[in-house]
Formats: sequence, C-alpha cells, structure tokens
Amino acid sequence: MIIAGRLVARRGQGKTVFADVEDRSGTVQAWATLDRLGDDGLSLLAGAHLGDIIGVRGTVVRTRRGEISVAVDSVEMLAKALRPPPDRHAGLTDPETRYRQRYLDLMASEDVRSQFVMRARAISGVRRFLDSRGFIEVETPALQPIYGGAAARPFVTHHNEQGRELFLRIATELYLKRCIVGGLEKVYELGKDFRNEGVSFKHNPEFTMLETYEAYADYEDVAAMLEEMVSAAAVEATGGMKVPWKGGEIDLTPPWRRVRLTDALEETSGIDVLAHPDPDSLRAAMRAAGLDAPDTAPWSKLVDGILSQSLEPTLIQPTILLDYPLELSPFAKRREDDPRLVERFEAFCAGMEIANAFSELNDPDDQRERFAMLQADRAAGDDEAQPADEDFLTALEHGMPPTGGLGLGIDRLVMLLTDRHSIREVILFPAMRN
RNA sequence: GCGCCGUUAGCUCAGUUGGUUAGAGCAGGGGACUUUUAAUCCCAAGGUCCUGGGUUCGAAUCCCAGACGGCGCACCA
Repeated sequence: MIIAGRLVARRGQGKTVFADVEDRSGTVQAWATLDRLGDDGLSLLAGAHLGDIIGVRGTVVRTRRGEISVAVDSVEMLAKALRPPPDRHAGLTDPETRYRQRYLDLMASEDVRSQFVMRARAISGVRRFLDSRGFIEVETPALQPIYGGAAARPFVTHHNEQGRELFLRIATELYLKRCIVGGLEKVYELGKDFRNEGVSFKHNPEFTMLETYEAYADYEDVAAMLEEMVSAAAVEATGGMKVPWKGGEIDLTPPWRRVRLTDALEETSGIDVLAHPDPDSLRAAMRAAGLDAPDTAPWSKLVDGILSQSLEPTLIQPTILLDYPLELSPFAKRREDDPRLVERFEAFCAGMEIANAFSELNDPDDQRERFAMLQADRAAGDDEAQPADEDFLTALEHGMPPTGGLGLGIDRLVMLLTDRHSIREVILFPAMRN
C-alpha cells in the first residue's frame, strides 16, 4: 500500500524508525527497519523533519503493541518543510496566528479541519436542496454602479477605463428581482456581500449570503421552505436536526415557533410599538423600560433597538418573527389588513438573526415612494439609506410577478450548525487589521 | 470609533518588591539505541522580552505614546 502525507511524529530507535503520517483521512504509523528499508531509506526517514511531506510504500502489518502500521519498503521525500509545524501537543492557540496563518491552524487541529468540511457540506446541502426544488443558480454583478438591497455603507472602488465610481455589492436583491421580471421564476445566488462596517463576533466585512426568489410564492411559502432548507443543511453537515449550542441544544426540526414581531417585542419589553407611532413617544416608553434610545434615531431604528436589546438575545430556539413595520422594510409588500405592516419575517436562532424574507414589493409606484422615503432618511443624515435605483424601477414597471424572497446568512448558519460562537471560526481567512 | 486585557525562543508557557549572564518542555542541530506510541538518554545551540520614548545607579518588570490581537460596547433596517 502507498500513503502520502505530512510527517506529524517520529520515534527513532536507532536502526528502527516509527513515523506517523497524516493525511485528510487520518494518521497511520509507518514502521521502518534497516533490514527491510535499507540504509538510504532509513536515513531519509530518520533525517526527515516534522512537517515534511513524505510518501511511503509498504505492506500493512500489526506491531507488537497491536497498532496497524505500514512496514516500509520504500520512502520518498515529496516536500521539505523549512519551518517547523505548530507544537503537536499544545496545539496553536494564539488567535492572531490561527487566523493569519490558517494553514497552521488546520495543520494543528483535526477539529478545525472538520469545521471547514462541515461548512462545505452545509453549503452543498443548501445548493442541493434548492436545485432539487427547481431553482437555478445565477451570478449577478458584484461591482455595481448603484448599490442597494440592504441598509449598509458600501465599499467604493474605481473603474479606470470608464473613469467612474463603482460599489461592491451590499446585497444581490435588486439584480435577482430583475431575473424574476425576466421570467427565470426561481433563482438563487450564493456568494459574497461586502458591507463597510466594523467586525464583531457575528460580523465580517465580507460574508457569504444566500438570496432566493420564487415567483408566485409569498412569505409564508418562504418560511416553510426556510425551515426545510436549514434542517436539510443540518442533516447534511451534522447528521441530525438537533445541534449542540453552548452546552445546550437547538432543535431545528420544522415547524419553528412563529410569532408576530409586535407581540414578541411586547412580550420581552412590555412595549406595544404600534401604540407609540411617533419617535418621541416610543423613545419615552423605551427609556421607561430601561432600554437605550438615542435622541436622533427615527422610529424604525428605535423599533430595531428594542428588537436587538430586548428580544434577540432571548431567541435561542429557531423562531420566525412575522409582520414588520413598513418603515423597516423598503422592499416588502404591505399587508392588506394593516398598511402599517409588511409581509416580512426574520428568522432568529442562537440569539442571532439568520434569515430575512418577505413577499416582495412588486408595485412600481409603491416602490418609488419607498425610495423617496429612503432619500428623506438620507437627507436627514442616515448614510446607510440606499440611493434610488431607477433601472430597478424600470424593471418593476415591466411587471414582476408576486414573489417570495429570502436572504440567509451562510456564515451564521454554519456557526449555528457547528457550535462556534465567533464568525471568525467559520471563515477561513477572516478580516484582520493590516 | 470607545473601554478593558494581552504581546517573553519556531510552538506552548514560566519569569520573585525593579537587581548579576531572561528560563522550561516540545520542535530544530550532534550523538546512543532494531516493535515505539508525547519513546528514552547524553551534548551543544537557540531571544529586537511587540515598537519608540521616559523614570531609575539599574527595566521583560514602573510610566507615556504607538502597532497588533482578544473580549465587550458602538455600528450592523
């Protein structure tokens, strides 16, 4: 048999050498003797450094101590390691080295390797799920003349030949909806978005996002699909729908708890936001409840403040919060029974938002008014309010079928599935200073 | 951006109230050993104590500034 891999341990014994060779499937011991391997081979093995990549040919035997080993007939140096590997027993713990030189982290830790295998399985599980339901994967511009589809500041870059400013996308939403207008009917894109913001345990400036759009579906259909998709990804990555989380367990088995946002806010904060329709009144109620409420924040930001301060941390088991205020949702369709609300939900799990979905606004006139509201926010100093996209409005004017759309944060999903509590643990090369 | 904490050998870490020449294990170098399991034993080597100032007779140690990192906050509809 032939094995090739990294030399991770060696026990020399004069005219006998034991060498542990590791590849992605695990570690196997090679056992070399002078009698069998000869002088040149044995001195090559004896002189190899930990970290070298070697190839070994031999027959499988069991040693006196009972370990399955390869009795070596020939050995080959495939690549020398000029620098030593991380300490085998203590491992690599310095976070800076772990992230900046992730190859050392992977080398040192089977756990870290398996982490990224699970990430890959979760992602392929998501793709398989969507493909099997008739979605097609599309690719839309990452460099955009106008950014939109989310509230965030963009990265700005420059196209030399055309002499113009371009933005790295903050979302794929507006292009994917153009695909729906064109009749592709079920589309998704799984790729990087870029938001010019700080880092935290759940934020990285570039991150992986899934967006799906399905014609003739609404947000209830999307909620049902999300539950099935996430549980399918969990099965793919971990083998089950119940995953460990911070010493407890999260059960992703559908259906998930559903609750109206305004009811959930009232449950945890005691505040009925619809009873406080103006910022001053809501701000006073929040402060009376002991919550932070900035003086300048508009009503929508205040509602979001209650959500993130009072409600989000309590949402450990998967929960779907339904029916958001219109002001928070410029691309979502109004509810017919209450025009202050839109047909939108966000899914929370492990105390984090993992998904955001709505029945897409397909009325171009209403959409134009929503853009105008954003322009007013922008004029009032909200630099995260996105600019109006006339080309997108033109597309809507050609007629977009009623559509259910979804955004799912893939990095956060992987955190949830693998019991990792920092986004840096699920991104191979996370953003670092300099 | 703000606050707290951290940075000593390739890796993991000690380092006394500020006191002579900054230590250990592993890795790496030399040697012994033909069934080891973090093999063992002997020898030698290995340092910008993050950087720059300052205090002091004397600084890894105290002070200031900076870099980088971690955590928290802010930001993130």
